Amino acid sequence: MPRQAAFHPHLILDAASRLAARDGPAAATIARIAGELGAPTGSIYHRFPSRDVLLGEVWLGAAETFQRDFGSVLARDPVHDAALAAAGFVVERVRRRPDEARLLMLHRREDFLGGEWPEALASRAQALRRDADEGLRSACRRLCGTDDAAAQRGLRFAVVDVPLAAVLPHLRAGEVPPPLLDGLVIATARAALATLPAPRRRRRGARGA
Amino acid sequence: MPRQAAFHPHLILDAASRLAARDGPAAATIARIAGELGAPTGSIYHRFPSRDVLLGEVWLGAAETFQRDFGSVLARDPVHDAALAAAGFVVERVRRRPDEARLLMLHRREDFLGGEWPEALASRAQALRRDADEGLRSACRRLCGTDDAAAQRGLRFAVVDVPLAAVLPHLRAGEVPPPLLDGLVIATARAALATLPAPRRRRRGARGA
DNA sequence: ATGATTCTAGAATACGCGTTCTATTTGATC
DNA sequence: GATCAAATAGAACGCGTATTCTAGAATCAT
Repeated sequence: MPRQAAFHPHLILDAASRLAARDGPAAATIARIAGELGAPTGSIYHRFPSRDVLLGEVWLGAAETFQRDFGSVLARDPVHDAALAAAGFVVERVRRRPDEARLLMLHRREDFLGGEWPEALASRAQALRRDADEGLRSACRRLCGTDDAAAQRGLRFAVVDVPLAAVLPHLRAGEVPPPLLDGLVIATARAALATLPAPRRRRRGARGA
Repeated sequence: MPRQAAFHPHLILDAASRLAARDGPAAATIARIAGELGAPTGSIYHRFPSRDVLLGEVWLGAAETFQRDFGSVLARDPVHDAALAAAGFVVERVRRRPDEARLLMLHRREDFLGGEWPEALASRAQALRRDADEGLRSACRRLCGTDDAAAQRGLRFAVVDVPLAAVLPHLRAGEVPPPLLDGLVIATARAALATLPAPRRRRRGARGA
């Protein structure tokens, strides 16, 4: 092998993540990422074919990690408890990993990538979408007996939109979400779930994990 | 008077609003705004001292209009009904004025202005902030008998964050919020309000408008 | 008609960006 | 030690941006 690499892709991704989490993805320019590492701009391009791929990987990495953990909560039994736990999970996650949360919740995918997914990441992005979609559909079927659009929308509102809404102002202000929020989110999520159609009431714990 | 103006400030603001609502504030460049009007870029600078002031005025105008209407709903009596109406107002407002909604809800103030408020707009921005803050505090005192941080946070969650969360996915997709959403928002807002401290229960309609 | 004034018109400037290009250095292998 | 592939190093390029500058056109008061 010819020469040891001074700037591992991992370091570059870290620097880009840090900048994007602190000042937004637009602030993660090639020049600034390189500056953060003390590297010349050219070195970045030895590791990543373009800024789109680099920032796409930053977003995708964070999103995959979050989705894995969120999905595993939502997959639990019984599903009604799982949904409430998933809503609560979002709030707690923001406390535990504020950087990840700022990346994913304060900005949109388009802020990282401009246009379409680059070839290299397209299949990972598709798998992530499918994973998230299937996790929600599955919970929806278990909870309502159907995964029609209205039921999915309601469930998504309860487990994603509501906790997100609760957490956003604090994320923007750079604060830790206050303890008050957990009860608020659980109560509202429960109310949202109550509006969903429940097919046949099943006995509590009948299929408990 | 020397020469009639071909490009009134009003036309320029309209073009900028249209671009910002459709493609985001970053897409509202001076060149594109001028192009939309068939004007040279220089003419924009006869009306507005900088892009920051122009886009700031776009945001501020939309925000002031929204706040005026939202505030008047929240100011009604009895306050509990007013809060629920305010939550519902947000959803309906998105249907009635999708462009305004996209400006205010899909983007942040910083996406319009980069840094600080320009001198020319600072006092309007401050008045808007105070107006919004005082509207919420007032409703909070009427509802809970206190405007401490926790009560304010809960009320804000019910009347702002929850409807915003419900509406955001549809705004992003460029769809009209479905009718399903109104019930969902009212139900969850009611649940959020129920978690707030209620000082002494007052008789219904005791101070009705 | 003349002239002052305020606009349009659009080229010119300076800057930051992503990206590419041309060295130059490094270190394992022959 | 010579060789060579893979890395660093950083200047250079093309582009789009906000902004400024210079010129010309229009309109009202005189």
